[in-house]
Amino acid sequence: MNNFKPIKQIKASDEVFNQLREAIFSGRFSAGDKLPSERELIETFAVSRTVVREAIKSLEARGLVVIKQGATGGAFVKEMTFERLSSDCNDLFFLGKMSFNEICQARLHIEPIVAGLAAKHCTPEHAKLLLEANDNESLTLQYPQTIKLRSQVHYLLADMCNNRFLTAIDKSLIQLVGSITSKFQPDTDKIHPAGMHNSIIDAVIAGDEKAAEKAMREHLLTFLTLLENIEAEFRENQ
Amino acid sequence: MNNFKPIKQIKASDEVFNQLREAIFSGRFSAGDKLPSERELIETFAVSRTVVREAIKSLEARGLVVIKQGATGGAFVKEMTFERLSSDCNDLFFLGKMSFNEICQARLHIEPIVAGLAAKHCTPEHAKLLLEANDNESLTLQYPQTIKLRSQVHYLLADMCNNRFLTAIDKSLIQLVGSITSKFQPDTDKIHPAGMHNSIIDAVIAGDEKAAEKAMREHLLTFLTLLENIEAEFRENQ
DNA sequence: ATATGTTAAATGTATGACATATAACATTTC
DNA sequence: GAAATGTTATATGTCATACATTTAACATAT
Repeated sequence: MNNFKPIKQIKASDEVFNQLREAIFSGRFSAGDKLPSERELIETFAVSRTVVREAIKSLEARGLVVIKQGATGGAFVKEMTFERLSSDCNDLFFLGKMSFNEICQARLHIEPIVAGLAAKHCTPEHAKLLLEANDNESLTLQYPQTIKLRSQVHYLLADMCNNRFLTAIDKSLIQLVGSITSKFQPDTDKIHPAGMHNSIIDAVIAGDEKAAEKAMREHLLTFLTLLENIEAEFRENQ
Repeated sequence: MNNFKPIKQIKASDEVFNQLREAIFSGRFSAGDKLPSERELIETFAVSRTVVREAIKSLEARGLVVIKQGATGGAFVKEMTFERLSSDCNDLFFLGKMSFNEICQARLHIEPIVAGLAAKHCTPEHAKLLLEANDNESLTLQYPQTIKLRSQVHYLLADMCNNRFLTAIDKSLIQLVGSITSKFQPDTDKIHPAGMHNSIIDAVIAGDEKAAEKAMREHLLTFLTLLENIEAEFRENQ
């Protein structure tokens, strides 16, 4: 009969990392707060600077803190945002775990729902923002900016759906499509001219859920199909 | 006229991190491969060991590599899985960035779509698995196991939708609901008796997309509503 | 008052020494 | 010969110290 348990040899740096992470999760440090300086952590945990630094580096890599250098520097707890999901989606895509087609199809399924919900919750302020964004689409700018302008309406709608999970997912997809698209620099005016969102915006502002869904679905069908063709072509020329 | 650009002072460790990450993304190192040892990287990048180690630590924190100690140790490229997304969702929930209600609502919107897609792609093998899982629901087991049994059908459907992004999202939601539910241990037989998925399975096996969507939506409506009430009650008693 | 210099406090990097983990090989012991 | 034990080589893990760099705030000079 053997009641011994295996020794769990966990690395000091991981232990420090875990404790700091728990402290953040428990709310002991919240967004904007500064973690103790390296010097203090060294004393608190009674470990070397190497260990403390590696732990903080890990926190940074996981997106839990940002590190600022200089006199008023330190590790500051970051507001947890959808960017975490977004960056993971990026990783998955670039590691070949998802195809461009799958991302587009997912958008095609999810974004109409989001648009519908946005219509349900549209306030006058929202309407104003949407109309502004729509006007700005016709501005002429440098390349990466154009994509940002033309997708602004999508981001706004994502924010309006009143469900932070769907917001996060939707934004990740929009961002991902954008960042992939920017790789093969298509003529934005050709595949996504200004004003393409008019009917969606009308429906949303009118509060017409079904119409918003339908308008979004149709928009995505034309736009994403075009994009997928360009992407496939681009991929073959590689 | 000022054509100067600000100097981008990027940290050596970040630079090393970026180069290694790109190497992994580009496929120069793929899953299972070992990155060069610290010693080699020091020479390659002409930096100190500190820098190399912090870079690798970051790769580890981002889940891109696992580090093994010992004679045959080193940093090995990890098979990237969708569990990353799940863990992100967990973080978001426990940091208070999403409510239980939002998660349920998201499921309510997404899972019918997934069920519909599953119906479209259902093969005889899938059908077999679904029926098996359905039979197993009536087994009586310990607590955490019961939840697993009763959600097996959902996981299977998630795998059948032929879109790895939706699969990942759906599984994350299912898993999250399960892990939250297990905190307040409700009487599973009461809120989710065996056989609750019959109509969904029928529709999916019949390949009837619309019917599958509808059946799933109805199932979730009754089940999740019950669950949300229990959760709200539980939360008040805290 | 503006520009410039100084200082202090934080993180960033370099280096060398030693600790530990682990697989592979060598040796003993029966 | 085989099983247990010891040895070694090669990784990563930790510690300690020195110095570099960044940055904000303060001090000084012109």
